[in-house]
Amino acid sequence: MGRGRVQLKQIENKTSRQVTFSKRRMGLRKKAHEISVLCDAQVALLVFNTKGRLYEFSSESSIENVLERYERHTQAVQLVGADKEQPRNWSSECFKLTGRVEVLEKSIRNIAGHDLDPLNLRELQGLEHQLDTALRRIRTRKNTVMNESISELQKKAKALQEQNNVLAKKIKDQQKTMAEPLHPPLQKHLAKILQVSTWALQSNTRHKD
Amino acid sequence: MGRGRVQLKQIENKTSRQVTFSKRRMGLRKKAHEISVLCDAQVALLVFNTKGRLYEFSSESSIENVLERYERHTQAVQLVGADKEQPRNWSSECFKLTGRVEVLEKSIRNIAGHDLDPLNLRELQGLEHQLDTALRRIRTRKNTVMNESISELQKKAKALQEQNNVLAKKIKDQQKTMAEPLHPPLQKHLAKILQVSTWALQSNTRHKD
DNA sequence: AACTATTTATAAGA
DNA sequence: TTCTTATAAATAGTT
Repeated sequence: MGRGRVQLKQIENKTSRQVTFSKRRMGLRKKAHEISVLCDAQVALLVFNTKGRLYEFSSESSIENVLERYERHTQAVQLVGADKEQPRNWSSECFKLTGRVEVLEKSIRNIAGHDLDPLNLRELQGLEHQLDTALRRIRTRKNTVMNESISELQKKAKALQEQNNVLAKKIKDQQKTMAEPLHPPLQKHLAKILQVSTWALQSNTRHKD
Repeated sequence: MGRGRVQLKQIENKTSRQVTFSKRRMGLRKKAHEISVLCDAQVALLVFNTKGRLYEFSSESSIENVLERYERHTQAVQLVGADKEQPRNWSSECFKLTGRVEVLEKSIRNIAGHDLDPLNLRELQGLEHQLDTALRRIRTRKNTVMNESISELQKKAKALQEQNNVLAKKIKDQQKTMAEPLHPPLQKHLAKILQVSTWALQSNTRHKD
């Protein structure tokens, strides 16, 4: 925006860098103010120059208000990353990436059926068709999963049933063994135990009612 | 910077406010990035829209770095030229961002009904429900748009019909004027033209069938 | 989303 | 620095 096109890299000449900084800082500040008024947005802008001097702007009475809101808003996930000896174009890479993230988030919101107002009829129909197809795919997959799950459960049930049969047979065999006559004194003793436990059971049942 | 001068006050129309917000947010972000590169400045920009959605930009690996610096700056007097560079771990920021992009892209693919194999039944049902809701929203919005479009077309058609009536009336008046006797040689000439064009029209019609 | 007529920002010069 | 001015860039309204 001036007499010549400008390369996006640090301005070598110290003086003109200083001048540009001052001018652009004012421009940035003005634009921040404008968007806050025009679009009812809350804005905070922090700028440190090379020497560490701070220039700030806030649409609110205090910039702290906005920063506090940011703290509340952010649920930042801290990831560990250590390397910092990478080339300088990380910066532009990040710039691109944050842009991409924004675009993707917008798509997701659209696909979720939000923020549809800016879309025209053609776009809406495209979205509808896309979702319709997706829904059919998902339902197909869901049915597959459910059928798999059902047949697996049936198999399990069958296995358990077989196991049950085996166990039942074992119990029967044991009972047959126990049905053989006992040594008389032991027989007497067991009869006594049976009598006592029966009495206790009846007593308990009455108590419960 | 546009078709008309703009008053510095909240834009009334909701849609155009949203559009302007989006455009200017991008502009602001770009300028913030530019000043940081051109003038070697550290910038943090926070923007909340009316609904409380956050858009942020930072020249640094993390906006937190700038905010922390701000905290330090407000707490203590800065020594002139004292602090050298902060740990600029751009790459960790890129790492985070690429991770986020991956997650978002995966979500989008899932929502589009692809790569569903790793999802379990519960997740599939959640997805189904989400898409079902979204589809209903989109269809509602589509109907609204279509209805708007229809009524607008009806209005247009009505206006055109009225215009037609006016034109038809004009033609009638002209014909009345032309019905007055012409100069005989001109009359003869026109009759010839009429004959030729009628023949051409019939020929053309036959050709089309 | 693209376009374009304008306004606005600003680079360079004074 | 500040003012001016030519020009690049942003963007409001439109399609």
